[in-house]
Amino acid sequence: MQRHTRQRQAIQKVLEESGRPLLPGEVQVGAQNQVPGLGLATVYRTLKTMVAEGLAQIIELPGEAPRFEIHTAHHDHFRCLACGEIFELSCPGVAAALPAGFEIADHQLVLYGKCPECSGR
Amino acid sequence: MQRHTRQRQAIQKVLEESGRPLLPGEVQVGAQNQVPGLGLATVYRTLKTMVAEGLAQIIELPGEAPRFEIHTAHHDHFRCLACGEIFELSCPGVAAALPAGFEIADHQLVLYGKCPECSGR
DNA sequence: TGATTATTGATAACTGATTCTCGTTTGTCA
DNA sequence: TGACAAACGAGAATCAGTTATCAATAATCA
Repeated sequence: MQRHTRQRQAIQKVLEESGRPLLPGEVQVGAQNQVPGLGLATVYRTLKTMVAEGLAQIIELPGEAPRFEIHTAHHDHFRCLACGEIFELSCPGVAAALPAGFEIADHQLVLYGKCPECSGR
Repeated sequence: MQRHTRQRQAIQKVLEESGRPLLPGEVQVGAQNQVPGLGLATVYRTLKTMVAEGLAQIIELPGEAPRFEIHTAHHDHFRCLACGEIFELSCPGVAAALPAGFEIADHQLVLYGKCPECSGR
């Protein structure tokens, strides 16, 4: 059975309060405010469980390690080239919806689906 | 000085003829048609040199190892969820420009630039 | 052609991320 | 409270990708 531990609570809280996708190491640091000494293995274990439960989701940015965030509707991301921070963008009309002050220097769009050969059948 | 070797020629040719971003392992297999026994270290070394020279560029898709292709204008990518193949998309009006037969199931867009805090100064 | 030295191939080593192992701790339920 | 097993922490092990090492090869130039 599933147990209710301080560690899991702390990890979940960090994800909920950050509002952006976090690296496992960031989750660990954040959760250690509440549970000093919390181990990285526990972070990985808990994140994995949360993803399996549909509570969290994995966000993979090109060329970076996977990040984790609370599962929500699909949205895209903005990464600041200066400070490295990741921001969330609401999905439709991305560029138009970009809050004032953000400057776009580059983008990466990857579409996933089926190519003609694979969708044909 | 830079020397003109069969290995480098073969690697460059594979990239030029593939028309899509290749993994180092794929480059090796392709180039071995012309230079049997070509080593993976040579592939990495050569790719690195080509990127430094601006001849090639690195393409990173979320959650995957870096791929390499001949340096061209910016374009986006389409990855087939069935066969795993990566296709190139001309940049503007991506969805509209999507060739017939491609079915989009998901997408990932990452914008890069400066956040308000960093662009302000 | 011969000397020089960049380049190569094979493989060991490294790297960063992630998972496993195992002895210890601690929820949970009777 | 006490027994039991889930969860934990620390660190070793693993894994894929990449880089370093070094002796052998081969491109280049006198």
